Amino acid sequence: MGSCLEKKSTDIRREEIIRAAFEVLGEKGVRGLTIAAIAESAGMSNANIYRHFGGKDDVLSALVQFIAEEIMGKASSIAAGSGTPSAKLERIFFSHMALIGENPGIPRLVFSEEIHLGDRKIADFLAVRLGYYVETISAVIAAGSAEGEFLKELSPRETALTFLGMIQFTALRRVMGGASAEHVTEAERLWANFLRLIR
Amino acid sequence: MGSCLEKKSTDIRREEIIRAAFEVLGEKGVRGLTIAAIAESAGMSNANIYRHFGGKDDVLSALVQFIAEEIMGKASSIAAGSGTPSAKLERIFFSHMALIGENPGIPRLVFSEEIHLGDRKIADFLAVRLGYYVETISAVIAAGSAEGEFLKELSPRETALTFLGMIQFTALRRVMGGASAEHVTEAERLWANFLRLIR
DNA sequence: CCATAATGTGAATTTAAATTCACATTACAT
DNA sequence: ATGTAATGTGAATTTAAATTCACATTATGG
Repeated sequence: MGSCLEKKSTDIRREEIIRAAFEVLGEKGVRGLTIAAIAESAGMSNANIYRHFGGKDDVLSALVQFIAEEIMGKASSIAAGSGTPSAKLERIFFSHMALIGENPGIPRLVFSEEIHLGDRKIADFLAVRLGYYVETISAVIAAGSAEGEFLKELSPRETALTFLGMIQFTALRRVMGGASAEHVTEAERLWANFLRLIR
Repeated sequence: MGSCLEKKSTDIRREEIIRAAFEVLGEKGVRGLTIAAIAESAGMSNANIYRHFGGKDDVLSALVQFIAEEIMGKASSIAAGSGTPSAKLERIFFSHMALIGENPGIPRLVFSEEIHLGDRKIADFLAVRLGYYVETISAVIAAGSAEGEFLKELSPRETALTFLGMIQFTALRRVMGGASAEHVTEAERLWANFLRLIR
């Protein structure tokens, strides 16, 4: 028997597999992100994954690129768009927080040993992307400082790292089950406090 | 053959095994923290681990307690000691940063799925401990605020979360290989900036 | 139409890690 | 002294996951 699934081009299958992997990541975390789980979520056989990807590393690589494009790209577009620096920073903050609220698997993957200790290329790609992200936020903060919206004395880079740390730490506490308050409420409080700190 | 290793009491062996596990964690991360690696580092057979622990979860549990006692306890003792709130916060910051610099495996373990998705008891224990940690730092910040050393308007809890996020994010970037600057220099810059923000 | 390359599958195979087992040694209580 | 419970080991066994394989189906260019 070899006929349960419609045949589709590898382009389409790759896309489906990545989306399925993304699903699994959200539901079962990095640890549950197995070939079998991805195949099940995509509604196909294990072996078929290997028709369209070289192996698990290859799937992981594509997943990471997908996340980087779909997600990290959003901050860049907000930063490049119109609005005051503080409005931009606020939008970046809440969109990132919302993302984490919906899919804590993303930061888990980004900061997992699966990535760092796995394929070097993937780790490097992510490190570079994260570097861009930090720079993007630094630039927004520097602009706010220059326009007098934020404190003149703050150093953009370190403030950006603090900003991202705040988001990251929330994500991690959330996954740990140690975040008692509502995720959204927590985000609002953190933002209000951060805004007070920087201006 | 059953005679390569001196016999010792289980109390001593448990201690040795935990220290060995701690070593492995530092060198190979959570992923490399296998029974075989621990046994090798402790200079004993795999099977002997099972003489002194119920299984890997049991080892992990003891390791987490060890870390919580040895490490997280330090912040508490600094907080409880003498000095101004800002001096205390500074000491906590740099001791935590130094710790991470020497053993990035610690935050890796604390925030790993190995812990969160493994034995529920371990995850809960850690969540509770982390909660205490947040409270300890909140209290120092609140004291600083009250004494006029820090801004009156900042909310202690959210500022504490931001403080810890800054540390955590540094640790994660470091493990990713994306932290370009020297670890110590980075810590000093972050601290200088944070201090500017809160007062 | 039809050859064939691409797509798809269930059933091995491989690999790595946790765990158990059967047996060897030794501390130590009596 | 001695027997027995605790400690120690190498060699299975188990388990779970990635990967490969032999064979089935089907789209498609000619």
